[in-house]
Amino acid sequence: MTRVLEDFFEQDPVTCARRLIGCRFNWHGCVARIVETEAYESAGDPACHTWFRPSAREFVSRQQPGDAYVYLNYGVHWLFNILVKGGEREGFVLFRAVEPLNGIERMRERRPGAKDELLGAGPGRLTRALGINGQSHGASFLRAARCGILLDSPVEPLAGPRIGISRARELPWRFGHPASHSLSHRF
DNA sequence: GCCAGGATGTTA
DNA sequence: AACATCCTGGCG
Repeated sequence: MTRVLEDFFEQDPVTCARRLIGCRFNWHGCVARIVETEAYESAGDPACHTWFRPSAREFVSRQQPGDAYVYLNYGVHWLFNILVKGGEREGFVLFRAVEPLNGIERMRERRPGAKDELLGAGPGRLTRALGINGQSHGASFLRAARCGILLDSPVEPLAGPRIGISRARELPWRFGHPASHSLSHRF
């Protein structure tokens, strides 16, 4: 088990999104298995924020690979992405679902009433469970003492169309762990 | 299944 | 000012 460092996110977004399935995500001591991701590309992908938000294009050009891109969706839910840049293609990986491994008590406290299987079963649910919010936007967290990603054995993921978007629905850039019971939607 | 809630970046 | 949005929980 090796720690994922910045150069991991110099691969293209689809490669990163696939490879992160099954890996462990450590966020301030809470550890969770990544079971669902999506890839977004800054060039030619109408679903990516860079398509219609100058601030997102600015983020891609100014920030470093591996930096957190966190934004508020529908005025309610924080969504956690990681910047991918430096390779053939640039963009983001959206974290869509995780399964708790360590610190499940803290996640339960942050999501009162939620069943354990659903604690991190969605992009808004996982940020709530882990306590991620806009304060982490732009943060470089990969080398932090109590944060980071551990590269576990590769998993052959499920793949399908992305969720909740209105454009570029045909691209199969959503990936899921085949054995997980905490996916946000069926594949 | 449907729908409100709610903040933000962006355009008109 | 008004619009669309990488969602969720509650109620039917």
